[in-house]
Amino acid sequence: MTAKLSDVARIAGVSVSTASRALSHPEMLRPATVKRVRLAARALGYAPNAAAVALTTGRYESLGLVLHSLTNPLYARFASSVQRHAQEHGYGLHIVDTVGVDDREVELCESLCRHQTGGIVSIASRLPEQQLRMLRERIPLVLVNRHVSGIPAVVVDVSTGIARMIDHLADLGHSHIVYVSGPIQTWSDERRRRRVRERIRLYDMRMELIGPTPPVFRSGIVAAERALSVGATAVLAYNSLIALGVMFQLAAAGARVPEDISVASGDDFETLGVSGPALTALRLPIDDAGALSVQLMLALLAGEKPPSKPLTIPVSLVPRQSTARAATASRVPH
Amino acid sequence: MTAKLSDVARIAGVSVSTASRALSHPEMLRPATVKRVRLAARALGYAPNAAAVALTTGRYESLGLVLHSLTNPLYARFASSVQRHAQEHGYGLHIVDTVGVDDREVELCESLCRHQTGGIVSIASRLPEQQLRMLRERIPLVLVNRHVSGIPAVVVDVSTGIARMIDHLADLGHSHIVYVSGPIQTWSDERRRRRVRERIRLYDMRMELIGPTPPVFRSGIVAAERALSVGATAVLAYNSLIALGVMFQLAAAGARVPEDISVASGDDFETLGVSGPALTALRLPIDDAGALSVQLMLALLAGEKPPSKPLTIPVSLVPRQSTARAATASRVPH
DNA sequence: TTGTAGGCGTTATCAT
DNA sequence: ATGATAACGCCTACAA
Repeated sequence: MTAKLSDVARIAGVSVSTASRALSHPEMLRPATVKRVRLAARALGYAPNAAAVALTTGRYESLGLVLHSLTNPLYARFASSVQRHAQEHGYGLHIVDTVGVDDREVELCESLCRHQTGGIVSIASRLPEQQLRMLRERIPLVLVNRHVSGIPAVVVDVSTGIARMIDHLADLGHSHIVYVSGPIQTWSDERRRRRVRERIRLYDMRMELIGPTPPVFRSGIVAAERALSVGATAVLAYNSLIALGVMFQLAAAGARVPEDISVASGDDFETLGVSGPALTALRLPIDDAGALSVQLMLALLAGEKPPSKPLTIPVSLVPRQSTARAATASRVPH
Repeated sequence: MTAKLSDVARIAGVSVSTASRALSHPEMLRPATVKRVRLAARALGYAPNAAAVALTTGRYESLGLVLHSLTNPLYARFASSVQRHAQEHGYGLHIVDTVGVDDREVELCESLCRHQTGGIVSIASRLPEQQLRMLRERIPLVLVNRHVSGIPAVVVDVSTGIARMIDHLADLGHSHIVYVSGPIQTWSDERRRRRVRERIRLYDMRMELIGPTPPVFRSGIVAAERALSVGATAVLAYNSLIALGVMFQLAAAGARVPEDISVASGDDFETLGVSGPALTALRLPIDDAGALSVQLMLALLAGEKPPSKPLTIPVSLVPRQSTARAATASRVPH
């Protein structure tokens, strides 16, 4: 068995309470005592029993993260970031993958609650507001890319980024684009679409909407074919994987990027810019989002009042070589 | 606050012990009593306090998963699978992302140990055997894609798959290939390389080794350029993302697949086969690997003797259109 | 079949 | 500054 506090106390020749204090409130003790206890602890390889700590303090040293699928690179990155930052603050992370099934989401949150979890971070939740509010009653909750008034939230402002992207395309004279929307009907997806439509109208562009689609290479292939067949001059893809699929299919069909058609991506993950067809893309500071979510959660746990407005993380447009002035006539290569 | 067992007992008009038994050992009680307790529990929304349970039983209802990076699609998928299967058995999952830093791996395992974790599943660990053995002393451990004698393990037999892949290429008359090895120096990576070299020698092929490389699109681009410049007739890529990069760059350079050059992938994740450049690939039953790991871990926790041999999961070769008979002369398109 | 009581490892409230 | 002791919520001999 592993050493317990009483062992440490015995070795150090003090009582358990002193040992406990030496480890968590050293300032209350004489330095010499603290040192003795620490030494003993190290010697025995003592590590506090998390269950016991949780039981007495009522505080858990771990957070829960709920997401739709680790298969989506965006969520995977977010998870990785949250994990790292939680770790840095001494928290473990319980990850839960709903596999895109909303019903599971409820039940899994429940399960997280009754497990050893101090709070839940939920990204792109599709649960109805009511349900989220109820959850919030029972456990500290931070929403990411979803906003429900009264619940602390972090939002990566992709929709503004997308708007910028359309401005960018408009500036370049594009008037007919294909937009590949992404995987699922989430709050942020809705928001994005609305923004896109609004922007399209503003510039009096024509748009073909493709989606919802899984965020995979293949969706890009389909989108490229569509773009070529309808003669669009630009394709705007939800994520890198789709954008790469678009690029691929365009190359295969003999269309040149950006001379014949422009391509842009809604995220910048697969090292798009590094080589070859450097892709114009949105840079999403996912790592910041993770850090901020954790920070917000820790503040909640510390009893602080959360900001009433969602914390917004700006997204920047990185123009590269895949977008250029629209060809005068939209031409379909043969 | 949430209801506790004593509340349930009071409402049901029984003692705590009876309540406890009603919930965990119903067969010991009169059915009527069980029913009364269950009713009370439901009414109060009772859920056992995990910390208390862990403290008394010494058993934790959660597992730990250690991996290098959730950014790698393979690990992300594995994590997702383990999560799901653990969940199904009532276990939560603590995921830890070492970000590829081995030192963190040690320290993170430590942290998992002292956290609320019943056992650790570790995929592609790069820790020295000695360290893994020590870890195994302290906590139930299942290794995935790594084998250390005496520690239960699950191995996805990619190296045999790769060997098959080379057989396949040899059958098609290829004698000069580029092999993109993958991200990091892991046990399974070593194993794969050895297998590749052995096979290459067997067929008296020529091989250009590229790697280690990050498993991203860009690595594929580099590999394709290399293949074209050295006049190889086939490229074998560690994973789909790399393979897609290869396909892309080949298309951009005007090389036809498979007429001019063949391409194959070591995994089958980005829905390669569905469309366009249907890629010859290895099918890795990652979900099975996750299921098996969890199963093995549960067996360990139940005190069963683990099999001394690693459980091997076979990998199958899915031939599609990206591989074909080698061009008689390796030709460099201009 | 059911109730009583002790203990799991830690923290925190009292005294001293 | 330090030591005894009572929780925390649950499980499980042991008794009845």
